[in-house]
Amino acid sequence: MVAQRAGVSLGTASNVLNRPHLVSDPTRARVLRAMEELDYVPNVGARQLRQGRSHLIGVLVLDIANPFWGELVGGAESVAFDAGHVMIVCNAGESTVKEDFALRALAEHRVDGLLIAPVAEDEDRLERLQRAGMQVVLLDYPSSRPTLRSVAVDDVRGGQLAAAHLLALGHTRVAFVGSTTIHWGADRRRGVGRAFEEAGLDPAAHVLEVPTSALTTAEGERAAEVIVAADPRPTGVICVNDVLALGVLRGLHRSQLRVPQDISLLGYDDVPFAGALSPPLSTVQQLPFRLGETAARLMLDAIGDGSEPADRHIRFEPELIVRDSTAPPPVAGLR
Amino acid sequence: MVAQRAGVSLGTASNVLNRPHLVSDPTRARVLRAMEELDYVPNVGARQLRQGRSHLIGVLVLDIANPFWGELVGGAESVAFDAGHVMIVCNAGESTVKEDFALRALAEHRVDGLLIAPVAEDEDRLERLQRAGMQVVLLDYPSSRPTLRSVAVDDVRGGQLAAAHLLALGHTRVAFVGSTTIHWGADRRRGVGRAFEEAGLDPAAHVLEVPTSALTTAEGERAAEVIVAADPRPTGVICVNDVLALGVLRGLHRSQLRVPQDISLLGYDDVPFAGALSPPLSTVQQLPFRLGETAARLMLDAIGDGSEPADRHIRFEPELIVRDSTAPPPVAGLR
DNA sequence: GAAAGGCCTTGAAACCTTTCATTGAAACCT
DNA sequence: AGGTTTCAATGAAAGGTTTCAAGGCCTTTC
Repeated sequence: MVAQRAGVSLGTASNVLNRPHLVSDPTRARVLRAMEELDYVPNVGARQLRQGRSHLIGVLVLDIANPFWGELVGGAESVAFDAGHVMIVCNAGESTVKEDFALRALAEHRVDGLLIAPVAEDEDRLERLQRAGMQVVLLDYPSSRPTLRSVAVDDVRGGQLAAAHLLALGHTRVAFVGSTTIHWGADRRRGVGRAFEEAGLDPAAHVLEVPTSALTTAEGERAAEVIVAADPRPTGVICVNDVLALGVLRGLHRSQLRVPQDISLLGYDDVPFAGALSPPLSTVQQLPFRLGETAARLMLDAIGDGSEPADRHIRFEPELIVRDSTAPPPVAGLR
Repeated sequence: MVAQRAGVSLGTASNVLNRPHLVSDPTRARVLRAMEELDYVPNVGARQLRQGRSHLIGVLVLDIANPFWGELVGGAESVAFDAGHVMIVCNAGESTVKEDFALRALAEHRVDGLLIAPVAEDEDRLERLQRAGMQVVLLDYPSSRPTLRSVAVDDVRGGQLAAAHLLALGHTRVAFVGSTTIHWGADRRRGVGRAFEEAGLDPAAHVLEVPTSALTTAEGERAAEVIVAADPRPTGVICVNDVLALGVLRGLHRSQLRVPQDISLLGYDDVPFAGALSPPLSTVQQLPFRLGETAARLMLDAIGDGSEPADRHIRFEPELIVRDSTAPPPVAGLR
């Protein structure tokens, strides 16, 4: 360390920063002044090497450019930063190989904790990582392993709320837009099915699955074409997230279909713009910012004192937000 | 390094990773197998200590939860990740003290490069950081210092485009919503003024400034109240970004004002949802994803070979996107 | 058959911290 | 006055990696 320009041993200089009470006032002042003069900036890498803490938190999400994940990351960032940690952000982009690369990179950086929205759902691997010293919190993934932690919203419930809403309005033929390869897609799909069963309808006959290859507006527009061309055409559409719903909405507009008069549309997430679409989008609320905050806190508790939270698996209840994009189906006779 | 379990010196083990050609095939295989068995993960901190590269890129933006910055960060992430770097993301949140903290944290982590949207516009400090070894690229900030690099969109031009559009429609009294304490706010404001001057109108008399304390929908709604109450009431509104415009739109709806029949509204950014608002929002396009990619590339070139780009300051031209939220002002006699 | 040259491998130094046992000096106690 | 405690400061070790000069052995060359 260059701060021996203060004429003091390097051990003392270190103490000035880490245990100030161990060093006398005059020396401390001298060292601080020297640091000032030399523009000294501690090297976190070296510190990590010695004491094993990197003060880094890894975040691995599907797509930071997606508002849902953006907000979630924002919530986590605010909590982590206040606690003196900074965040490394990686995108998995729904690809397991990117996820793999990113996980490796984060491990190499010896992050203290990992906030991950898993693509490949390899909980064993995550447990291994945790044993290797990085605390893992699963995002939006309802694990139940006692060793891991998680923060999620009950997606089955959310799907059920959405479908029940359409059923209550009188819809009996509904399209489900989105990938079900990711767990929460599958859960929401399952919730939809459950609602149909509870209404005494066979999901296989009444729900049209429209798979998408990505969660983008472009894919949503493509899905709209499929829906418009379907025979019989569904009277309601449930999208696995709002971005997709936005694309579907555009596609439906392009096909001259009016929402909700001709067809009802439900999103999922309640991103900030949902309430101001044309028409305002009915959707299922998730509050990602709060999810991020909660996850970060769970993680920091684990890193900090290793204290045990009341519950390692926090589950939020989704809430149906009814706006103007859903209405009773058109009366058949009038078409 | 624990990989001497392969019965080889640690220097050799290191060579396996960094200069594989220097080590014989059988030894290499043996070492690789040992790494496999021991679940070896290189420690980037230690490497950084030795060779001075952290393979970290710091990103400091206003608010990662804002779609504009989210996309920008997404673009940068994709480029950086492919080049083997990972990103540390911090929010400055329009606060210079947070920015200060974050800059310090990033310096402590010895990031190789810094992508920053400056709040406190202390270019001297950034130059100092760059001399200390971290390449700096300014985001959305049109610096002209030859030592720094920057990627920006011409904001004066953007403001001018927006105002000229409203003027051409016949509006002569316009509100400008947003903070002008940040440079790009001021630039857009200046562009608006310039357009009025070119039309032979005194900006001071024809532009109503509605300052906001943050770039949120809530502040936008508040601004809408101010506009509605103004006398004479402006017939057109230019917002400094789309999020704010979204808030204004909600506020105007709440006050029973129709857009664009009663009042025209222009946003700025063209975030993904802008085209699907009610009504579709006319706005000025910025393409943040491309901005992020470009910035990351500029930075990686600087880090990598230190090669000199054709131009250290890249300036994109904004583009006016006319949708349905702007129309001629209402005819006075009809009110 | 010895010297020279190539190819692999080794060992040590350096990077910057933190930690901890040790020392020195001063103050306190009996 | 001698011994003990306290407070400050020191010096060395350790942590995981890269780099580099030096060494060992084998092959080639004359």
